[in-house]
Amino acid sequence: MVKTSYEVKAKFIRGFSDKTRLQILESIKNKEKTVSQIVDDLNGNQSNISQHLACLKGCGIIVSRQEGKYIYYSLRNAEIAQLMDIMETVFVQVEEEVAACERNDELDCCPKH
Amino acid sequence: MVKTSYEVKAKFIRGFSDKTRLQILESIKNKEKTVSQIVDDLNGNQSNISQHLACLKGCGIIVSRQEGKYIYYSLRNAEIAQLMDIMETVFVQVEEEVAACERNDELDCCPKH
DNA sequence: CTTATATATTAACTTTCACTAATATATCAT
DNA sequence: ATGATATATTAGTGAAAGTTAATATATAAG
Repeated sequence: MVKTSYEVKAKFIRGFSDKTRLQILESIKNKEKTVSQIVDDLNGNQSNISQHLACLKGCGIIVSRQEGKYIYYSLRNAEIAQLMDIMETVFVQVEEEVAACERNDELDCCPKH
Repeated sequence: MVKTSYEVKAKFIRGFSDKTRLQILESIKNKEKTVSQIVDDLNGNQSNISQHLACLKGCGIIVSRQEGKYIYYSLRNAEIAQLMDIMETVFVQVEEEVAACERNDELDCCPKH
């Protein structure tokens, strides 16, 4: 079965849509790290982190390289870091807009959900 | 229970991580549309589209306004459109990189997943 | 060669999500 | 008021995704 472009793109973005994966990405954003360093950073569990790393790698967001018994993970390229920055900026902006709306009953921008 | 910032951010991004929602966003990117216009555009079903619209609205990605019996949906602001553009750019770039890797066994950038 | 360490994988379980069908609500036209 | 149209909501179902615990694999160190 052939995947539509939208499906593949959705899968790529889904890589960014989990709190643990966001933390992993933040953790390796500026410097490659080994799995155990990441596990320590996030105070997470090894199996769980490994699986999220596999997910991120499968989405094309991160890459890995082996050095002896260690495996270093890093962002695939600089554009991923840029995308993360922009996501953050837009997200914060939306948060502020929504918060502002909560004091204004006339606007319809704060659905329960 | 208090949500961490990462959880909220993950939820925001999850808005973009579904093929139907990506299509909806593309459909209203340049011009607000009513639900039925979107349903026609995507050849989708009304209930399904309505639910995805509620999701996008709940994520803060789109807003709505009512005009008679019609409800128009549009992107929350211009920055969302920008973010969409950048996601697309980075996605295409990753796709190309990964495709290129498939011809190079030495690189570890094409996990099955 | 044996043990320890680093990482990946598997299996079981639970939760979340997307889809459909049916029904409800609201507005418009007659 | 009645019927038609536009949209939302609810309930049910199946599939996907996240978590944990246990196990497997690979490399390094003694």
